[in-house]
Amino acid sequence: MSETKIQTMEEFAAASGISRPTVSKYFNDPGSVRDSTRQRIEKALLLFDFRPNIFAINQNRRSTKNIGIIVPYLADPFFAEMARMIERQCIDAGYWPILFSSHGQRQSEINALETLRSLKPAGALIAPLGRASDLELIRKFADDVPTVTFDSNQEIGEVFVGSNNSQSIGLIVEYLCRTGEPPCFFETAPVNPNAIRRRKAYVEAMERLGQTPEIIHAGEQSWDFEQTGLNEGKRVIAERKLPSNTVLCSNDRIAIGFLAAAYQMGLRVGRGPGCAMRIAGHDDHPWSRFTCPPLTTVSQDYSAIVETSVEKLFEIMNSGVRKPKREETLFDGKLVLRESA
Amino acid sequence: MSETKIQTMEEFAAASGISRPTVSKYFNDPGSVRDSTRQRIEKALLLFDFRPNIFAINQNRRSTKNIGIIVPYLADPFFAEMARMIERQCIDAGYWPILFSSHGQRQSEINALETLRSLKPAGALIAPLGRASDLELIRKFADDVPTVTFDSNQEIGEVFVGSNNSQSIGLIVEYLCRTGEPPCFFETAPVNPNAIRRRKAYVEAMERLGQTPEIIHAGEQSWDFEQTGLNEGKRVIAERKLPSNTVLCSNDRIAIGFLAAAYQMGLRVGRGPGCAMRIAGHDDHPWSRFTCPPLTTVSQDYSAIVETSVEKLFEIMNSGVRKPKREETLFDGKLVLRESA
DNA sequence: CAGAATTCTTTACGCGCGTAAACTTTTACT
DNA sequence: AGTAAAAGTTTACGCGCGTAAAGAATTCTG
Repeated sequence: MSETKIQTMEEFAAASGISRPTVSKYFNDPGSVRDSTRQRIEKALLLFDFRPNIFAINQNRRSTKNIGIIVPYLADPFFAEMARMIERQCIDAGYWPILFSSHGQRQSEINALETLRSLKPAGALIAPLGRASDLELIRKFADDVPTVTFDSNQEIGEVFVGSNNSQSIGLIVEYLCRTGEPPCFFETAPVNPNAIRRRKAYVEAMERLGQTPEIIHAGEQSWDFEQTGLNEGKRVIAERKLPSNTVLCSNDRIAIGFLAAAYQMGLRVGRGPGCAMRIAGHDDHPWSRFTCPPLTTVSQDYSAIVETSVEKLFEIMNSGVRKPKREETLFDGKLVLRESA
Repeated sequence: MSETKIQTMEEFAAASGISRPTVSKYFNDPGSVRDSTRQRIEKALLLFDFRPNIFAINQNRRSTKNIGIIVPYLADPFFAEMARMIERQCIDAGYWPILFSSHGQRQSEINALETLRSLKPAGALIAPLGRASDLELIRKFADDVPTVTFDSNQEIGEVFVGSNNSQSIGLIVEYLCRTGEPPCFFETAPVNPNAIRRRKAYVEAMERLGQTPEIIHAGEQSWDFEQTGLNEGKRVIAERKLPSNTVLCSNDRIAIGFLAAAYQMGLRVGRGPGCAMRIAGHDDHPWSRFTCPPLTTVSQDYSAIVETSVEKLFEIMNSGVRKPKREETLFDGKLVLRESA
């Protein structure tokens, strides 16, 4: 490994015996040069481990290889995990993923969008905050940059990929009704359309089954779901406001808070004898297998959502044309039976 | 808001009636121009909302305003939260934070370092993976780029900021001994120096108190702490290998797994009568208040660690000289009493 | 083997901005 | 008011690369 200080493509081209434009071509797409020249370049690459200046590249390329990823709340392992999978897939496809978190805050999302814009990305994958989003801003962004939205369906951009909340909620409502008292639905102030769709799906499923839907709406709009679930859960239990001994929570993080509330109020949760109540969630959150008792829930198909999102994005990016009609892809959830319900 | 398409600084300078070099000066440091000119520029900024091309800026600046952040595992809310705080502080100081996660994997950390390097950052804040790290690579990186390491002390770079494990473990060991059976120490294969230091601190604290240290070492090296805590916890409990009814876990995530294990094995956890065992953790992890029962633990001073890390980094960056001696700043933990111990 | 098709080399320009130097204008202060 | 210091303007260059055009070299046809 020679330690010659190759700094520019000019120098590298000279050292490898290939002209600079050809070397440039190689870095843009190694397959675009003849086999023999590619081998010569790669041999030189081993000797000097040169990397083109990323800023100069992006300044001159018509379109960068940057792909922006914006998730609403990175401290939620659900999104962290999705972000990780998206990153990997982008890298594998030769792109340069850049990750932003909105930290649950409107202003952070706006900042992320602006920063991302200045990176002149080739495309973007955005999971909007939801209620707190500046929808017009995101829409304008999506007008200029090929964009796929996921997780939270906000009628933005050409493509949305997410979960079939209607199906998945239907699944668990049916299960809960079949195996015990029909569930009531516990939600915090809905931060995004998923929450609203799930409530709607709950009502429809209950009515389909000839049951009376009961909704407990509690807490303020916040991404601190566990805390809200805990506080409001304790309150509801203390005030004996629970219309059913079975509680379906709008998502797993709320359910985790509710489980803690039940525990702290001395209620045993589970479906066995001696249990005072059942609690179920939605998402199959990474933590849900470690709760006490482990949480019964419906899984979201993370990897399918991610894979499809990225594929669709590449489609838009490569086609160059706008889709005439907005496209939605929804994946079904699967029942995950654990002990809490 | 005129929608004139101002694209370059040249155009913007013309529109604002200021020369381009002065405008450039303004964007580098708004305080470096006269008040009156700054106001004229900012007035124009409102009209045209122009932003300098980030690639052109970084290509020409001697040193960029980029600051790299590498955390070992972003799906851990502990790191997600730290990353968020670091980002904020960098932005407030006029820098451009770029976040990477090593995803618990050696290769991801290496990739992050290489990518970061090509971004020619002004500085970097790195929480190394630990055992899995390519230490030589990080060291070489730190030789070239002003670097502060945090969380995991690997003898890298000029400055480390982290927790005083010796003090914090001492604190909880003393508490546990004072209020019940002396604790045994439960750990998974140590992924980083913190784990090792904590074990050592446990042994020292126990000996100081005249007790016999008992260490349960279980599981493989992995960042999937909860799962390991659960699996190994169940095994240890089933095999009756617990030397004490009080278990101090190496960190909260392991403790969360162990709590689940105890629950699934039918052991009631807590310090009250009727409880079979006590479980304590370390870190005051965001989730630890939602476990059943809520987890007794020692807090790490997140925000102090973050603030100091960033401050020290700015010091190094601005001083321009290497510190003659490696500097370590450690923060004390505080006892967080909840119900699990 | 000739001719066509590819691929490479040479040459040149420009991206948008940082930065330096020389000069001019504005401000601060005696 | 006069003068020095500070801040602005003008001019010019270069960063490292993408990219285009024209010509030379190579490889692919039949």
